[in-house]
Amino acid sequence: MAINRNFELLLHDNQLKVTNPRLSVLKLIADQEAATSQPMLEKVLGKEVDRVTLYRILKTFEEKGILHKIIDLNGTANYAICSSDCTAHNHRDEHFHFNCSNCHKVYCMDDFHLPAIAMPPGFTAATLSLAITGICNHCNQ
Amino acid sequence: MAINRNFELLLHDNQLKVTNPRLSVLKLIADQEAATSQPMLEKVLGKEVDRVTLYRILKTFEEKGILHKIIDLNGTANYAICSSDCTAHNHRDEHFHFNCSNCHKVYCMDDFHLPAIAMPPGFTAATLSLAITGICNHCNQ
DNA sequence: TCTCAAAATGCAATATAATTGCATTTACAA
DNA sequence: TTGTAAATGCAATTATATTGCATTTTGAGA
Repeated sequence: MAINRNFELLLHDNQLKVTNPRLSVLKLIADQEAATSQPMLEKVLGKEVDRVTLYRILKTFEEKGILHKIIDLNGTANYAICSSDCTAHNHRDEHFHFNCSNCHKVYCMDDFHLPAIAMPPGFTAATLSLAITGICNHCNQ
Repeated sequence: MAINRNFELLLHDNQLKVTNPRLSVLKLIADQEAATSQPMLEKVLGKEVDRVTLYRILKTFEEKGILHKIIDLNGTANYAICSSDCTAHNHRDEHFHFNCSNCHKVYCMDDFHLPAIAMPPGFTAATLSLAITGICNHCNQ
């Protein structure tokens, strides 16, 4: 399967071994239009991947810059595939996230960039994260 | 004490009874320059206020629009006194929050307002929340 | 293809955090 | 002063996250 090959390459590139649990996690997250919540991952993968393994996979993926962890406004962790310019040492996360208050999905709005914000004196900004709540395009129609 | 009188009025105005645990929570949060994290509240109030009571107080305060709950980028809940134009039915929260990556404090930047953001088609925004990580003015010097 | 060490997994146990139920206490209106 | 609804605090439960370790698996090298 072509898409699996890509995941294998992705794992290889990050010095990670190719295992079924890891492929399952990547496949599931990549299939979603929105970021996938940790509870959802647990629920869907519950049968085939151990809870603890899932925690560890998400942790290493995040450390390697493969996945992107987004804490939504309820404090729930959500994961999305990092855009290609993310690496372990340089997370690009200046775009914003949209939390649908109806279906609770988290959308990464990669294409929309944030305007510059003036900081108060003494404060230096490193990363920006804009979360917007509202109704998504599916729930709106 | 003048400041306690204000808290009593605040509670009265919201049809809440004046109790020691509630006053302790309000006092502690009002004393902080930054928003106060739930773990910190637990730690400081642990002796005088039961854990469960603290949960319930924070919940009702948030529902009444007295406190403002901010989930930081680690998923930890932080609480700040709402500005006066917050009510139970109309939370004003268009300002942004600054997470210091050194001392982990969360600052509410009430005075800085967000520029308008254009939404993709089909998405309707209800609330905005901009979180910025960086170094705060205290840790910078 | 086979071998083997390092890596990854899965289970059990533990730790931490949040929620629920209920009996007791307290605030405050009448 | 009294009665009642609200609030508290304890115990028990549930949910969530972490740690330790034995077993399995991957994949580089023989």
